[in-house]
Amino acid sequence: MSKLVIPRKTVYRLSLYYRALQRLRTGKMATVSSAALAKAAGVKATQLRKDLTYFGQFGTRGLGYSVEALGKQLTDVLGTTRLQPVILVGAGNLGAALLRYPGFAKEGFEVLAAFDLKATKTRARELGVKVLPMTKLGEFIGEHHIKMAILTVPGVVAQEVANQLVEAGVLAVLNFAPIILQVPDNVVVNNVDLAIELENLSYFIQ
Amino acid sequence: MSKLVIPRKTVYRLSLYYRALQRLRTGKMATVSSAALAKAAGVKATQLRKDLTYFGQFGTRGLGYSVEALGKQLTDVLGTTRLQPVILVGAGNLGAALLRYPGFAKEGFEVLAAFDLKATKTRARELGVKVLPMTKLGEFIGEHHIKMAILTVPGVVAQEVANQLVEAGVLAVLNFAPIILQVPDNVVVNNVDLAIELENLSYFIQ
DNA sequence: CTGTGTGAAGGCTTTCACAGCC
DNA sequence: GGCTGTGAAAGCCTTCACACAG
Repeated sequence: MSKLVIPRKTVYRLSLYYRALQRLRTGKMATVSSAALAKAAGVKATQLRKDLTYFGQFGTRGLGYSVEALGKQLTDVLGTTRLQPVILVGAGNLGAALLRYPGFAKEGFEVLAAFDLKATKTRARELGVKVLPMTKLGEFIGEHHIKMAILTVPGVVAQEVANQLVEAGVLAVLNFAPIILQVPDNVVVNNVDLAIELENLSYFIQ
Repeated sequence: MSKLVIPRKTVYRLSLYYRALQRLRTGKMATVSSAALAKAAGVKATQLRKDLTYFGQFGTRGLGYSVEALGKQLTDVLGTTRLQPVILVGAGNLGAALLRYPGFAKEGFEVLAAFDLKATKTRARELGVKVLPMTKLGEFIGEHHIKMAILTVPGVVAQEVANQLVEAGVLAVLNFAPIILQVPDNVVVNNVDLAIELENLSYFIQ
């Protein structure tokens, strides 16, 4: 039962499976084979089956998995982790875009507020979310028990802002700044570096 | 010499090292130890040293690496892969933001044009880049020998657009749509799924 | 004594092969 | 016959331990 034994990469793929399943659900299919679901999720069938056995067995041999039941199992494992309130720090180009990006809300994350040096009402109206000055950061995190933050500030101030976030109680950071944040062990950071993704891609086309 | 033997993950980290080095270069340091550079890049020192030995040995025992020389080596390996022309398809919220994002240009990628169903001159002026209708996609790719594309269209049309890209000759796609693209073996896809990154983060804070 | 280079060991994931069930 | 569940094998990376150079 303990989540702790589920490998990191497996957890990541569980999200992929859940997504793929949702698409199938709208397609009215009652059942999926590991082969079909695996293809939709971009992995090998055996990998999917092994991943699922980390937390039980709910397939029917000869038939596949019940879309309904598997979906429920996945929400049980990932489910409690969704619907988290999140804040965004740094409402520049990228930050502003992410605020307008429907993908977060669609997957159950609500961005409660954005923080920026320039916090004006006009900006708030533009972005459709509360925009507060950086001075209110700690207070807001404490009051709303925020655990997750999206960090879209320039690289040069990222570490400093991260320190503030951690001090205020944030435990997870989705970091878009192109630097490695130094944080305590109990804080998790996922880095998204778009330039590096492009660079990496280009390497593999010779 | 052959790039082919450099592991995927190593290539990815080379970009991290290069970034970290650039920061040190502005700091006027002439030399770095593997320990210092590794910390800046968020990896273990032994890992960095092993990564570097895949394409030579240019450290000085007892001293460290020459910032200058190592930087040059890294550009030699990654360098030819930079300065690639790129197009962006889907100038919605996320796409528009990426066009304004200075990170790509800073790392040597020029976005030559954006493609969207709604291609107006006003839009082009707003975004600071040529915006063309989807009907011109294939032609443009062919004429400009484009090999890389950033895909920021809605999930439901992503596969269809990807097919067009591949057919026109694109070999690498940075995909932001939350689906797994089915492409031929000679085409590389890197997926960036922001909602999954958040979901994954939240799992690890219990 | 500091810090690199590297074979060997270790650990983690993925894949295989096939037994078992519908 | 079709498809899942899973121990065993293989593969891939990371880390260790230490020889070696400045």
